[in-house]
Amino acid sequence: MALAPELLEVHEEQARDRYALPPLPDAEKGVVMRFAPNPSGPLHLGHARAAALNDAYVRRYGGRYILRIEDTDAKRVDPQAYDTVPEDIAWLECAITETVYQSDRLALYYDHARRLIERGGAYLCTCDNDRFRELRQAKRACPCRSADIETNLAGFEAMLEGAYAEGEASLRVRTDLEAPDPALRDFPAFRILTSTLHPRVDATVYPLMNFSVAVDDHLLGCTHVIRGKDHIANTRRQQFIYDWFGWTPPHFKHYGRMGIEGVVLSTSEMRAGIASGHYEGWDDIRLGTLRALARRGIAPEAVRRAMLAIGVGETDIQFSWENLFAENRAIVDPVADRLWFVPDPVAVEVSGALPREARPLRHPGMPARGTRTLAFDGSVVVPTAELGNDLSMLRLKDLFNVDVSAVEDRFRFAYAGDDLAEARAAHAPIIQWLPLGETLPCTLRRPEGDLTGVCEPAVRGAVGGVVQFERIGFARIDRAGPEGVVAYLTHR
RNA sequence: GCUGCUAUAGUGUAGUCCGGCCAAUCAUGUCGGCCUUUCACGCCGACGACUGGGGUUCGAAUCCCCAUAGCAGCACCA
Repeated sequence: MALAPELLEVHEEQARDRYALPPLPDAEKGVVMRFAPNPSGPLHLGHARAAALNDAYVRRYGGRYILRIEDTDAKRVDPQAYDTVPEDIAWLECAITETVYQSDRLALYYDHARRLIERGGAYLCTCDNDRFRELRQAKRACPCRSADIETNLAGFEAMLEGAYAEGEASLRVRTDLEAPDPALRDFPAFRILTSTLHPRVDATVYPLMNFSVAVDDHLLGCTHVIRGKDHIANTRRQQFIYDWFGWTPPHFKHYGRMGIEGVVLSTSEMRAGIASGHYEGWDDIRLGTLRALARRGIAPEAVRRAMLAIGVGETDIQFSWENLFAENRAIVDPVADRLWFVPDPVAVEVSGALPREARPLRHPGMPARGTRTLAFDGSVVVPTAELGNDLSMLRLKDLFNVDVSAVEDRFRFAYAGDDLAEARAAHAPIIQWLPLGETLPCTLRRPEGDLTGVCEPAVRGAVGGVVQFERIGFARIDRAGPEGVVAYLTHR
């Protein structure tokens, strides 16, 4: 035990290098953080960054991790997302301690609106939108701004009771008309929405994001907020609300924008692509949703590690699949059984060899995991792409060497000994193969297109798991039915 | 346009606050080699960056100014 601390420290140091995040201020006694998605569809890699970063800090400092469903805009609520979002967050293995729905809290927001009005921090505005915009641009107050508290209180109640139609009135926060950023000047806190019904509540007046977020972050006791920098203007707006109420705001951190090569991260674009049939669904492997990653066989841990490696930098970044794949490969390589898949197979007769069994290892690094048995009895299938006119010898992996000859366009193999060294000396490719009679039809689906072929029967036992198709890449076995196997390429 | 933020290799990232120990870290990638009955894993090596220009200083990736580029916001969305 006397020697251990040093070693531990070294290990910790090394581990910290790539995944460690900068320390948070005032966090030593624990933190309360939240992940607050809009329930508009399944979660994607962009959400995963926010979810994983907050999760990592809560794990590090201890405390509470709130999943807050921000469903105050009925137009942007997809009822299915009430299920998919928690499912996705559970898949990501984030340590959520409680879940709240903003649509459950409307009374709370109304109550705080009244209190804000009483403090002179908000007023009911019935100005035309364009008109208000002009005034705001000119740093001038709109006529509604000068109404007294009683009038505003009454106006807000009237708004709640349905005296105004959608768009006719809003409650605005009194900020600073001289604010250099026009976005900060008297922004709206509540609006009326009657054209779209909310799937969970019967209401016509809804808080806007800046109001509900500030109230909730305070009421729920959030100590630190980590979100994308698209919220930086919102943070400034929310500061006005904290000031009006005399609340201490949480610590904010805004990370940079993240793009992902070759993928749309916009929920609405994905939805449109699915509707048009371009994508098969939310788990189409060309998508950046967590469901798509799961279907491909990416481990949640890999996603979290990749996000931690990126960190909380404010620089805009282009996320690369290579980095995610590398994280995943490290996780999956030690556990994935090695199995054979022969793409675009061609049957070849082998002359001069007696029937025998090949017993390839399930994992070359762990012989204890055992072998599978493939019974050679005269003919094999091999990948067509391996055969060529200039090829004279190859080795059927874990079986024996063969001489290759071609008559017309038909290839023939002739037994050429068992000696592995000979094959190496001849630079013979060592390839996967299958007995002609022991194959299962198999489709390997890839973002760039499907690969069809056959795989060994043992693949049936790996449904739902990730295997490595030797010399092809890692793949998740999606299903195995009478019609054959469907697998998804995870990555090479 | 206005308001603000950011700028390190193909990608991500450390270093920037408190200038010298940075001829710049780590990972990934690519290439080469070794190992290996996989083109996986592992090991070794190579490649590859401080956006540009000024300034301050004995000394700048680090501080200042300008330029350029990118991004965000300027919604009764989140």
